[in-house]
Amino acid sequence: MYDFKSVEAKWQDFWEKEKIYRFDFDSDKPVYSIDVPPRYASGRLHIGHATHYTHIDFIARYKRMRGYNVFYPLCFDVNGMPIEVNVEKKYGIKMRETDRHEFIKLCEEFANQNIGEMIRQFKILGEAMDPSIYYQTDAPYYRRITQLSFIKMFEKGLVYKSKHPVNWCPRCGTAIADAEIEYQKRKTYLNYIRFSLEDGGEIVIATTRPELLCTCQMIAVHPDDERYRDVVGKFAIVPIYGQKVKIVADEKVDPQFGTGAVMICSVGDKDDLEWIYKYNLKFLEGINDEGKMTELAGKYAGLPVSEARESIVRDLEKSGLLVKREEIEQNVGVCWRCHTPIELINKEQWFIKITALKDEVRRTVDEVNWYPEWMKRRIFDWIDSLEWDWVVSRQRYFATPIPIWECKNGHAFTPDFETLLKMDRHVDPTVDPPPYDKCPVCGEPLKGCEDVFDTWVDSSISPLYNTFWGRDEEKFKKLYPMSLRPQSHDIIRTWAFYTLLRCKAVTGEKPWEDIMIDGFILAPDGRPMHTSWGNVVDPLEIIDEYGADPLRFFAAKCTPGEDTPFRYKDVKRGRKVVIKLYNLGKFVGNAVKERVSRPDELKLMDRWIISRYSETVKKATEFMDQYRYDRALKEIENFMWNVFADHYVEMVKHRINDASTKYTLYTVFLGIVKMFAPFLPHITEDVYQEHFRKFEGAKSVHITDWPEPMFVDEYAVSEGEKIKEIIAAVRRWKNENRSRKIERIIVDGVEGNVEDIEGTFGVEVKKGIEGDVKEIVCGIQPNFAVIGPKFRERAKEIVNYIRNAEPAELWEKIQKGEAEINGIKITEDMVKVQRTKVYHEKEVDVLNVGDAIVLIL
RNA sequence: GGGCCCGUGGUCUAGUGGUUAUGACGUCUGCCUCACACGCAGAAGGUCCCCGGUUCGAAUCCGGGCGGGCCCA
Repeated sequence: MYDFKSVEAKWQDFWEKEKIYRFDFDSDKPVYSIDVPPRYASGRLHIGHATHYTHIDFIARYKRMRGYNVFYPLCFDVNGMPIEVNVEKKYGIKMRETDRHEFIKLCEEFANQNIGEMIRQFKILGEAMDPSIYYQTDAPYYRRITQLSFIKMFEKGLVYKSKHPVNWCPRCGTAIADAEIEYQKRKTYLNYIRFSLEDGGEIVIATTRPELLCTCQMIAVHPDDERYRDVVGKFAIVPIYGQKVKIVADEKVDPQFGTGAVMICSVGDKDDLEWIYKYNLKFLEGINDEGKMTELAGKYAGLPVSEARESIVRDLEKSGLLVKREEIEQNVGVCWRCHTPIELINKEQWFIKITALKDEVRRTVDEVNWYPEWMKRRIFDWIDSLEWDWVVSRQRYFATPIPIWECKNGHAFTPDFETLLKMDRHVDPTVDPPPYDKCPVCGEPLKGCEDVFDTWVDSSISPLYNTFWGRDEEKFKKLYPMSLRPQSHDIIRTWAFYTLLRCKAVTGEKPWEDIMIDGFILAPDGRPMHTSWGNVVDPLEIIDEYGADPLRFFAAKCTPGEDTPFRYKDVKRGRKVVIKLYNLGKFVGNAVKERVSRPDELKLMDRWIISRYSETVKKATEFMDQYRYDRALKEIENFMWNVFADHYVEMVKHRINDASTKYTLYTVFLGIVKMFAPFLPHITEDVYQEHFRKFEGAKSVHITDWPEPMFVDEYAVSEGEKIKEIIAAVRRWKNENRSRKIERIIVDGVEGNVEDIEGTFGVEVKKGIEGDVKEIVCGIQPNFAVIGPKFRERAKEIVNYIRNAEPAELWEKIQKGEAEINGIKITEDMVKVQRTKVYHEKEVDVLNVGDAIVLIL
């Protein structure tokens, strides 16, 4: 019995000890390099990670077997807020109240503990990453490359500092990128507020943000809105604050929403921002960076937004200015990390010009092969929708410092590219001295930047880090662009986009040849996994119960790019496949105990299975080259089980000592094991070590070559298929007639050698029936593929005629050339004929197998 | 509201302009056949979401609708 626990652990240790997975810098083999997603070091792997890395692993192992020198780094992403938040929680401290560098140290420690555990988990999943090309994004050697690549862009004038509205998380106290905003449906109130008009009368506006009345600068209505025809151009008085604001007509107003009159503030949301630019309004800051009202809010100054809102509504109500409140559902932009609603705040931030690079990135996208192809649409849509530049500064601690020093007049300097290149670490402007004693422009002292980079700035240079950009020109030339970026679809607009942008800007070339986009793993119920829904699947529990190979089998059943619910039945099926391979190994090992060589003549059924095998190898290879591991596995699995095991093995058991049999069993099964190796690395290694290594030599199946098709013998395929079917039919017959004994079999319509029929059933088989046999046509069907294109709209009458005719009669007419309908002659190629043969002796059983006939006596 | 993806037997799923739709799980029936009962051989089970259109022919292509998911506003 196959004991997966001990076997999997045994080979995992073996691979590690023997250093099976190594990139060889000195090799002449073609390089296949993978820009592996550095795993975020916040905790253990979940089933989505496990599946996603397994998909990458299929490709890495396959390419290795195809003769590539595979660059498949083990790597971790360590920077950023989630780790900061975890550290705050773990030690009960607050980042801003802790010494910067002490806090960073705690973050590093926390991350490194997690990394140890995650490496162990990659190992028990059977992932073949190469620990000799390891990196983590918080290491000084990595941060230095982040900074160097930033300096390159700085030098090109692609970096600027500006006061500009940014998405701001008041809780985290930092700017965040558009891509970091999540949208949540929340209940809120739509408040109807009465504004009096300057020259009498009133207008009721509807707003979800009454606390922003203090920054209200305008009221807008739709130009076609009859209700407001008379007030456009007039002025209204803002309640409480008393400022006079103009009423304008604007197409963007939705007359259906609220009263059809809205107030324009600075800055409630992006729409407000548009209007501010359009009407040239001022940036009034009603909310500060802690999420509290500013002095502009008068008596509400200092209150958090939500409290100010309630308070102002009460006051409006008291003074009769609140008409009503309606509960509505609203999509609120919240911080992806802490789910606090984000505010737009005008702040000094560092930006990278991305809007200026849109066209260039677009072209670069097109130079990369996208798998699946349609994912390209998503990045194009994203690029087209970009309106703002990329805010790269974050007011946090645990990330790469922005390598900039500034004087009070705003002259900014980075270290010299060449100087930083010679260092073995990054620079930290909060510690390191400035690159110049004083500002080279105005002579003022220089102060180091305290902001750090958005973590996408780190991760979007992974191809530059991996390929030794800036450090080793020769290696860079060999490795850049990388062969493959594997990643999931949720971060197309971030990781894929920023990487394309940065790498293109820095090197002038695309970062990779191919990109493979993966889907998500959903819970078994088809919904996303949530701890609170209780539908989370833990990969470690699956491995414990079924083993890593069956989990990997599930992974292989996912259609690339599609979201896939986790399916226990695929894991269970995987376990069966593993056991099937183990048992086939026992059978083949038992049959082949000595080295085999190819005999001069291969028997018919051996040529048949080798032909079928060759077809399988060809298809599987093509699918793997298209990153369709799911379809490749399907081919391999079907061949292994439904062709090789169920038919071939059964029909050669009687000639197990034959040289042709041994050679074929050995060769085909070895090929099967090799093709399964990327998917099921443990069982295939076990079978290989047990039954093949002594003959093959290579110390692991994972460093052997992927099989090549051998030959396809058309005659063997057609005759072999017939014989296979006959044997299957007789086996079926035996199953249903257990008490009967077969004495003799007569077959007709078979050309090939029938020795395997004889051998399988241990009886004499005679070819050809003498005497009373009659062939009859028992069915005749129209062949649409011929009739359709030839007769077009007249096809229907022909089809009807053929269908309604008596088969045997029609066939006779066709033979004589007499079959016709409405002047159209029906020929042989227009029909598909089913024949049967009838044997007139009653005491024998007759089986019809395709065109062949089998008599059992 | 926009883009993309999906909608196939009880469940999940592959695929596809040629009419007889793949496989798994589950169910049922035989069989412990000398690699495997985690097996072998069978069986039942489907308006391929709906409505139009293109076509000789659509589950497949096009349009619209409905439902679900992801991403974005």
